[in-house]
Amino acid sequence: MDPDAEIDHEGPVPVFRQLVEILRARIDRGDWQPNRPIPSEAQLVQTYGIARETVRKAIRVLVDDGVVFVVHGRGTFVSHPDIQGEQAD
Amino acid sequence: MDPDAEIDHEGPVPVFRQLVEILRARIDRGDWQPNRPIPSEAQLVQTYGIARETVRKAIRVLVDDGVVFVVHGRGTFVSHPDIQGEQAD
DNA sequence: ATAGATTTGTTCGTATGTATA
DNA sequence: GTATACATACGAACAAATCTA
Repeated sequence: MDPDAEIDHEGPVPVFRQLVEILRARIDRGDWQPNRPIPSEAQLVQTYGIARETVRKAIRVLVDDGVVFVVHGRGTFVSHPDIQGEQAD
Repeated sequence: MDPDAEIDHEGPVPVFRQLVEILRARIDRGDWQPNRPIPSEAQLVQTYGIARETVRKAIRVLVDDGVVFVVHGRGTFVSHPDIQGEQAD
């Protein structure tokens, strides 16, 4: 997925799925380093012109995949690479 | 109605009607006291494995019947017993 | 220690599209 | 055509945790 892709509100792919792939691609590209925060929910809302609920839905997927972790009141951070893809069975 | 009944997706009774009766039974049984919140819409969605719209439809019926009242951003609360069954004609 | 701003967490409000009976 | 049900999406209000000044 192109990390610089824009959200397509018309197509069949849900907006939150698109955001998941965009953020994943940006993390892969190194936009944000491990243990560093990605943009806040409010910033992602602005950047991509989508609703907060949709941003949070995408982040929930990335958390489940171990790509990022969230800290209440602080932000959402890129996980350590050595931990990714090791959970679940 | 059995307050511990489960939703039947096959039968002829609409899901939201079933939920109305289940919640009514649970309130009658005292699962939640007057002025105390019942589970959130999201929790009811999870507990009963149904869609949010369906939960809201059921709650709307209970509100119309004066069994519960809703506060935006806070939750849905059990009405005072002394008020129930007094409205409408 | 207080106050305010930032950020995530939780909750209800509304609307649209799709599918099914 | 109508009613039911689900998924998605955007809005709005309030709460809790964190940080800064």
